[in-house]
Amino acid sequence: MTVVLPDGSELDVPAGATVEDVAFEIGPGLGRDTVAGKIDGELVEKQATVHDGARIEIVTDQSDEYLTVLRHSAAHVFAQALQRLHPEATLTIGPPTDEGFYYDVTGVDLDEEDLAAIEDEMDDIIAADYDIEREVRSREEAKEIYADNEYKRQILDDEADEEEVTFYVQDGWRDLCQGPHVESTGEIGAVTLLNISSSYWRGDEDNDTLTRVNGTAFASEADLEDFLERREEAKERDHRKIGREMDLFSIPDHSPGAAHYHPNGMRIRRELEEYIRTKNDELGYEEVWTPELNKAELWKPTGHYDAFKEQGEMFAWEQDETEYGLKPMNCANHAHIFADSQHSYRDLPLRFSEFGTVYRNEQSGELSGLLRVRGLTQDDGHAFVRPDQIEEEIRQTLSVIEDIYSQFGLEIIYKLETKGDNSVGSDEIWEQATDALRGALESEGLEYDLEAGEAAFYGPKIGLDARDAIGREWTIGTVQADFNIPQRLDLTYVGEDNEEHHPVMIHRALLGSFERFMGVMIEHFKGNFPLWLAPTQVRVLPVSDDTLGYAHRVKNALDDAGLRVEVEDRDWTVGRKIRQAHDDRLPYMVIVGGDEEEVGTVSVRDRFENEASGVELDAFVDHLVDERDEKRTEPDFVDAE
RNA sequence: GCCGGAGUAGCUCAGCUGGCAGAGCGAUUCCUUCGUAAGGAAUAGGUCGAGGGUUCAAAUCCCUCCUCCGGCUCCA
Repeated sequence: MTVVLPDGSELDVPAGATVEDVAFEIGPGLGRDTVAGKIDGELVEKQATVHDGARIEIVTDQSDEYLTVLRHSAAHVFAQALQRLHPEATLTIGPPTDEGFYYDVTGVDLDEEDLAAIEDEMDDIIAADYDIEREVRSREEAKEIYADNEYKRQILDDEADEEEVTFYVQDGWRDLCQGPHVESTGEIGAVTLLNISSSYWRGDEDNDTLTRVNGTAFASEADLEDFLERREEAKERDHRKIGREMDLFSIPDHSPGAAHYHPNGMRIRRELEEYIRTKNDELGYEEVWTPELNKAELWKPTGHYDAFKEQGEMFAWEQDETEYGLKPMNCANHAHIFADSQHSYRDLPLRFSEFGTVYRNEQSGELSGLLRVRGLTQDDGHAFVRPDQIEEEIRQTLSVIEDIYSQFGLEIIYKLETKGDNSVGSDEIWEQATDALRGALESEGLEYDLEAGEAAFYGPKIGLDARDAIGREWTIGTVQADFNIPQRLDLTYVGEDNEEHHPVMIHRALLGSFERFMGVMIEHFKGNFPLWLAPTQVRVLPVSDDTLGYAHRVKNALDDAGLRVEVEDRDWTVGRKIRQAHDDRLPYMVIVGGDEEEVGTVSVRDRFENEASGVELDAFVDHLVDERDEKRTEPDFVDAE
């Protein structure tokens, strides 16, 4: 039979050949170095047999995947160390992850002090350099081994069609495992345990609660140190830290999950709002406003009541014998505006936008700075379209969102999320809606991840995710196709055929919410906002109080151009004023002293420490206006000089 | 909501084997009027997250709650 190698070439191998056999066919050196392999992209142990036509990659200690293999072995070392110290611990699963590994265990209470002892034990196991050996046993034998471990038995039951299963054994300790692993524990150069948390068996909160220990491992101590250093550096990007330093926002203890925008933060938000207004205008949206407070009955026919209230995610209460609630989404109100008048097919698409403030009772453990809050304002919008307009509407929206994100230089992960368990509407409708989203993604040439079962309750969703400083993904923009709510509310337009038809609702948010987007922006720019977004764009620093008057005249000239400018009038040395302006992340500072006042010029310094002296004020103002209006990302006046 | 960690001055943090609440930065006042990343001095500033308990005595030990951080689940 034939297998395909990464370079596209084909290799004939005997039937029943393993990955390792393939490696030896390629060359004896490679054969000896083989740690594991990939069959059709999936990481497998080197003993795995290949099938005809398989795409084969050989994993050695030089491969990117080697770290994954190493970390899987580190998870085993952790589990062995844990059971040496706590024989009562029951093991469940312990896979490698992108950043390291975890092991979910139960039957043992752990806190951080235990971790240090376990790490010491792990170091001993690594130092002993035990061989890691593969062991094949029958499924029945395995079930006997795990007579008192229901979790491992469940895993074995999932493999019901397999006669034999594999264990990996080191120093007489064994774990049910498909591999692959490194040859011996000594190959793990450096390991550390990072935290303890709880998790759910098979990720389902209805199942048992387990204890998860997260850790990571590297081939060398130096690599681990780099990793820990990068983590420390990421903290410097944290929007909560920068938000405090720049006085952008606060989330006081009395308002969990509800951000208070300070003047500096509100300056940024206003710029974002105005930017989105122009985009909504371009897309043909009419701005509306709808109330936060409504009777709960508003959300019963749409399905929101069931989806949010029943999950405890909606703020609702009884008042004067009537149930009221705060809106968790804007769709129902927008649908009401649509329903309030008659529409002809000629009127469609009809588009409403709103900076709609919604409230959701997110679980307390989920709140995270501006990235996950309970009160948020979405740059929401709903387009009511005819079936023949769906795909074009989605494509056009996606195209604008792409423009916006590239404006900011944001890297985006596209996701297509499909029908989940608690959805409303028929499968046919969902398929139609999902096809429309997929078609738009593909016609825009966008790569996306398919996330099955993750959609909104009323329709499938394209999610646009950004990463935060520590690598977590957060959905910002979204485009959703909804055939359900228009039917449920009996929204209609009169067609060319003089019959009533249901429109389709396209739900979309370009930035997502101002809260989350601001959080992402702060971390993306590390607080060094482009001129157009910077809370203060220019600070004028008089060399001494003697030039305070001239400093104010310079400020007035910048004010007149609509720039956000302030004068540093504190009784400080110039060096101190410059230091402070850098700490405050000012894009530009202007330094004026007797020399400048005499000839009517200024000295300019930007956040990169670039300097220009003898600058004509008009030229500087003209440049700033252009830089702002073109939304350029970095200050470039001094470069341009 | 669950597991682990944390909450002391505006900020960052020390003190926590129980015995008079501390530092640096910032703020205020005074001196200094300064040319490209911190001038000097003095002063003010705290219900030690909240409530309860143990004790002669609690920031420190115990309990309950609140909030935050990391992870799980969930999501814009």
